Amino acid sequence: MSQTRESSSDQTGGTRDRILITATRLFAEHGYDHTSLAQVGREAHVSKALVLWHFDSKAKLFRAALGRTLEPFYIDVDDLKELDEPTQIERLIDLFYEFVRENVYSVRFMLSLIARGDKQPGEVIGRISDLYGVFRQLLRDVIDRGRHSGRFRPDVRPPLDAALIVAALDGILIEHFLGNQFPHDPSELIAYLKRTAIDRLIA
Amino acid sequence: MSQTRESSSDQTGGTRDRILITATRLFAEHGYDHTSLAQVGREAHVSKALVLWHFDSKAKLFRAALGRTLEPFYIDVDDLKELDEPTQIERLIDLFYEFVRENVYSVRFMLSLIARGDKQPGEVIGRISDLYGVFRQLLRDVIDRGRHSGRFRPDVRPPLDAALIVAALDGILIEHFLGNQFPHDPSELIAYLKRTAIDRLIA
DNA sequence: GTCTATATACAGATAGAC
DNA sequence: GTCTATCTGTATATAGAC
Repeated sequence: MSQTRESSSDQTGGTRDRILITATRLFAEHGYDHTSLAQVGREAHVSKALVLWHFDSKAKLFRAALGRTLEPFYIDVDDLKELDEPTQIERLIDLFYEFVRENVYSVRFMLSLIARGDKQPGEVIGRISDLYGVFRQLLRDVIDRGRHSGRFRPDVRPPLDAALIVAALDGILIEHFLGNQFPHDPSELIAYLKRTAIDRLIA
Repeated sequence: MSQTRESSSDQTGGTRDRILITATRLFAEHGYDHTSLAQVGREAHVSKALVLWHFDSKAKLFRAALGRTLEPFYIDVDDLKELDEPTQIERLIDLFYEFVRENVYSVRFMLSLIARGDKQPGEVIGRISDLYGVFRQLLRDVIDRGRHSGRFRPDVRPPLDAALIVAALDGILIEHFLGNQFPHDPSELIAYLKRTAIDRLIA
């Protein structure tokens, strides 16, 4: 069990937080397997015993780190309501990519979790999957509204179009990680995705 | 140095090949870190010492296994020449997904390598990146020919359209790995991708 | 070529002093 | 809360008999 902390948001003062921040970075940079408790301790300037005293086990430390990682992925839906549907689509695409750009390490981390459909932290995949589900549903709703308002073509298939846009975003992300020696920077591809997606949807 | 074998193609007779086949499967299923030499030896019915005798080190065993893994990704270009451009696009998309379906474990493996932009087997990323480069170039050439032949719209951007199709394919692959509780099986999305891509390209 | 036995290193985790 | 010292398991790799 060990101790509980009521601090929902992290004050960066304490040793525990320093450990957590260090661990988050290391997990993101090197993955679960290649991050040792000794390394976390060393870079947080504590002993590895103290790391375990605070977090009980490596697995729990990992889950705590993941909490910090997933937290900032929050989409302000109300912010969208004012815009017309095509602009909402563009905005959602931008939000996705902003999140990726600002959380490169964490996203890389998530990707590595997805890649090996591993055993132990299976709940993690679920949370990421949920995140994607929410985002895809948001897109789908926008497309659906656009179809009913007549701004989009009547033969669009909201679930499929939404899924395809999300897939393209994911793919752009991968190519980015592949060290893209391919001649386009991601933002150019993103712009092109927006253009083609909306061209296709619009009436 | 140890010994060399002149067998370019693997005869499945020898112990060495049995080890290599077993290792390939295990690396693909569980990744590099979670595959021990003991496990390879056990499942190949030899001692782990023999595994090392044949392959010198785990790293070299891994490289040998990767060779086997990447080998089947070969696209018969001549096969395409007879078809018109839209059909060539569809064929290339199908080829990509066929490869994925028939090499799920290997693809998962590659994805995990991409995810952590790791240090040691850095040459591996390069090979995967090359593979993608070839595929993207193939798509790009087809689109380019379609534009010049007038079958495709004059304002298509071959490099960008090709990159976007590849990205979408990658993304579909990821969603598939995410355990897609989303209501579409990949083949439906693939079909939709083909339809929308060609709709966009065609004059 | 193939084995058993062993060397060596390092991981996660615990005990207990302070 | 934080440390040092240690336990225990398992990994890669080597030595040497057959």
